Amino acid sequence: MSTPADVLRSRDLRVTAARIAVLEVLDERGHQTVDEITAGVRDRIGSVSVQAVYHVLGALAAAQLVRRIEPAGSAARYERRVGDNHHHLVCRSCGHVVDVDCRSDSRAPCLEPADRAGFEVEEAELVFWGTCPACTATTRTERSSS
Amino acid sequence: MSTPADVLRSRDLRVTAARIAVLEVLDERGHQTVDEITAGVRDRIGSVSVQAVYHVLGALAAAQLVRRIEPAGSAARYERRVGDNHHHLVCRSCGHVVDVDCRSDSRAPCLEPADRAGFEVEEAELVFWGTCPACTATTRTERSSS
DNA sequence: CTTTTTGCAAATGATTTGCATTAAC
DNA sequence: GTTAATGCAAATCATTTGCAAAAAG
Repeated sequence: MSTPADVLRSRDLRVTAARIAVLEVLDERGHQTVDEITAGVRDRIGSVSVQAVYHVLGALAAAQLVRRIEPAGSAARYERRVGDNHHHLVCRSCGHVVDVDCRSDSRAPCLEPADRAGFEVEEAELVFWGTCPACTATTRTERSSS
Repeated sequence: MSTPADVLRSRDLRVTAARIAVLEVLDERGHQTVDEITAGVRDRIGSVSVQAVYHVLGALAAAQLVRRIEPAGSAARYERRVGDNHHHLVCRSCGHVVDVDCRSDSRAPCLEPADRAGFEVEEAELVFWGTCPACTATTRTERSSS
């Protein structure tokens, strides 16, 4: 298997404690915000500046090792799963994100624009907006107790 | 047909010069940023504060009269086409957005998550990322002249 | 005349940048 | 030893908010 250090070397990126820690944190859990990642990195290597985490994430994203997802409105989140065209369910209320695979097992028929208008299309991103179970429960409770 | 004023009245929104102007600007062209909309409104009614435009757009969006789209990274854009499940091609280089309809004429088969993970799904948003014709041309020119 | 909208200014919050220090190669 | 990564502080940018003045119903 490939350790975070191996992964970094394979992309000609310098191996630093911060980078290893960020990769480990994202291996453990996906869809994390910069603050969450920073907290996780601090648990591992003692301390990092938030700016360093931004730098690391920028470098890893440029090397295609992580993917940045930006649920409109809320802060950006990062994940390791990359290039496997999975999609996301995003909660409008709390920003919680979960992975979801496309229903069509083979090539998704509509992940191909009807008219590409001259664009060179690189990627299709599909986001399902809704309310997560926890927020649905909270809303119900509030309604019934009012 | 329904004028912007009629549209506002039909939603019990007060009819103001700023709101009419914003609707007109967005009828003329879609996918505009707040700055672009502000410029268009100023052309019509002389002057508005940017904050007023934010307020207006917020009110119109709450009334479902406009839709806010947020191509990750760049500033939000607004459009009038709403609830017709069309999608967007977004240029990674210049942020240019164009509308695109889904290839499937009927209900799009994959605009339905394989596993909704308990979410109450309200909306599916599909974004195609790529490079627009203009930016493709620029890149080619730069390459050949270097 | 009452309520909502507008304008102004200041606040916020995520992200970026410049520069000196430190660590990786 | 060179080059690139980190830490710190300050800057930036889109967006939001509080409050008084103006306009809509």
